[in-house]
Amino acid sequence: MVERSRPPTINDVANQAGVSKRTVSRVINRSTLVNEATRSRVQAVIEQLNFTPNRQARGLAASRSFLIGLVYDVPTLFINDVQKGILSVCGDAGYELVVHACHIESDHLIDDVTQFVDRAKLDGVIVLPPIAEIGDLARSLDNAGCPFVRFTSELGDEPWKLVVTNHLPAITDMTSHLVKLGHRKMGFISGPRDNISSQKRQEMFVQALARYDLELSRDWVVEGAFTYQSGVKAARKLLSPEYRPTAIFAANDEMAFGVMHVAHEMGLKIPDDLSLVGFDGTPFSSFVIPALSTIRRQTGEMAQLGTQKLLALIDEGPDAARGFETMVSPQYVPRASTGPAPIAQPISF
Amino acid sequence: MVERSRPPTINDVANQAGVSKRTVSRVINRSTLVNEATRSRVQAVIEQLNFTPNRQARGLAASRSFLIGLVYDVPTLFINDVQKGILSVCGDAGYELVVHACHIESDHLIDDVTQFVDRAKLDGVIVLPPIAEIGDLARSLDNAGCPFVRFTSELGDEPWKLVVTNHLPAITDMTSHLVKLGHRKMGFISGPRDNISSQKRQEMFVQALARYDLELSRDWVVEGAFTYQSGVKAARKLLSPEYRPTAIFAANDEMAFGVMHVAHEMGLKIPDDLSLVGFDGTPFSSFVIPALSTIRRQTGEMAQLGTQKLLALIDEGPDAARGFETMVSPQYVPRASTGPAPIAQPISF
DNA sequence: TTTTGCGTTGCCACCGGTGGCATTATGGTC
DNA sequence: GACCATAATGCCACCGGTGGCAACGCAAAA
Repeated sequence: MVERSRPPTINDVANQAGVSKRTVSRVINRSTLVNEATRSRVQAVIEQLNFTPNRQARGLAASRSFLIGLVYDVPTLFINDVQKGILSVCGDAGYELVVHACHIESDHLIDDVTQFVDRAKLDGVIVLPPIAEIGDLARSLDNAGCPFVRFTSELGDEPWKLVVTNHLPAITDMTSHLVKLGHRKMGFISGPRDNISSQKRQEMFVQALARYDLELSRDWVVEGAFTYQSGVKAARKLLSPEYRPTAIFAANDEMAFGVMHVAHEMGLKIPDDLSLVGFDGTPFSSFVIPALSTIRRQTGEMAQLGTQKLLALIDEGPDAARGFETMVSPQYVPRASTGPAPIAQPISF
Repeated sequence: MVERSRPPTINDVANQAGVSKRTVSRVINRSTLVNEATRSRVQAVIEQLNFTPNRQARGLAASRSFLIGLVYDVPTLFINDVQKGILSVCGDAGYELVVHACHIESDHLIDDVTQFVDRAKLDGVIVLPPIAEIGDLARSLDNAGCPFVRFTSELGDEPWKLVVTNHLPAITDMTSHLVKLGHRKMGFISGPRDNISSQKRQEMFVQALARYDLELSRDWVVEGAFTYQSGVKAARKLLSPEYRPTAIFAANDEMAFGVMHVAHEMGLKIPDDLSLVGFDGTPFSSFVIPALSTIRRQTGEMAQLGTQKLLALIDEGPDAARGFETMVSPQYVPRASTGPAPIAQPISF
């Protein structure tokens, strides 16, 4: 048989199968209005010709693109895991993933995103933190009638569709672990003040400590910026010799690495003199010496869940969103950086 | 003025401007066959209506999608930087980026990629290593008439379009540095045997050593797999106490981290007892203690260059490819993990 | 004046599907 | 047998652009 250079169209299939293109279209779209015999005949021709519907034509006619978008800000490994999770779901469903990086500080962020959706004619979008936490963006997308899913740790009062990370269990586990190791004086290095994920982590930490009648002293909460350097800076503040915590919880791994650096500089041994916990479960956290205790997010699962929900939104319309929200819970991974609290503490207050 | 809910079409513009849609189409596509007066009138209407051409319709009619693809295998930070670079170029040009992860060991890799191109109706593809090094894939894409660009370190004899990483200068710098520090006995931890980038790094290392009449002893070349664990394994082989190199060059940072782990275990101080160099310039390389000397790839530039070339291929046809090849050179970044060779060596041979 | 040529513009078919509706086939009911 | 509901299929316009070609206006050439 002669392979033609142009890919087969719905007309080729229709002719070959002796039906109209409309019927072929129905087969493609799994319409129930097709006789089983016809369907299988058409299906056979489709496979024989190796026909795939032209997504542009389809999109044009049906106002769909079979494209979903991913909007993110900071390029981290987190994005990679998310992408992987999304792709695993949307590949099966015949969707492709279009990515878009933007800057959260940008004044035109919302325009930027809505234009992206518009120009690419996306069927739906997934928005990652911290952009996901911008309420106005969610509202804009909603007004534009664009299906979307946000990944965040904030369960706001808005009726938006989101996948929520529930920090409490993992942070509770972590806190219990530290308390059982004898720690009473703990510090926290946060992310940027307005970062909701960071706020949540702190809040949950406070809650967890409260179960043991412990408090998170204001003096031991230092603001960071999720970067290594900010971790270094925060650690210098936190680790003043005369008055310091015996354990530090950093709102992400990278800042924890900064703490390790400072501890090393100051001759503090981890975990002997200082216990340390990060957040994210980056691959590197298991490479450092000592290996960093951390809280690992279920990024892949989260991405898959979110994508499934998005596809449901697209297919079944906004009703599929009613009251929908999905929870994922990260996991505490204790490693070598957490150990018994030092017996002799610098100064007891 | 009343905002209509459906976005404006070329017809709206044509009516409002009092010209035919064909003329509007010409304006959109920057055809030279339009009178300047007409052009500006149409342009004004376009802006007034905030009209953007429907990419699906455009694609359908002109057999273009304004979509380019990115095909990769391992999700690493490298991908993030690449994506960022690509996006910065193709955003301006009105292209969107569709990503596709696949598995290099897969039997259907080639089908997988060509189907991706086909289904998404991509205008072009960028292929990253190690997949980029599969000659058959390049041939398939070429046969299918799909514009593409590969990122690789191999300048093969095939006439394919690629962006080449020239490892020589950076590796020469690195080698000179080590030699000047007094190192004579150096080890190399490679990537997987069939990985061309790794082969190139080794080859260049050998060449650089040859300038100083030094050789890379077979005994001190160990195969790794670009993973932390494989770095650990390789280091154990390489660091046998009685007979070991004074410096190790690992084909990527992650394996170098493995070496650090083993050195620490064995009580070897870096850089006092052992100098260490990685490759990639991952962010973590500057976080570890001591900071890892490494070779930083110009990932962003590479991605931008490659994208520009791809767009040229798409616009100007395959002729733009004639003899085209683009070089980028990574850079050696000396840091704390490289120091003077130890004076007293275990055993001199 | 007619012809020629070029710059500019418009008409219409077409890209490859889908939606709405008409049409035909089928089977059950009275 | 006539009637009707329902299942199955086909026809044709249409989605929003682009390509090919004809047509038009106008100036230079004949």
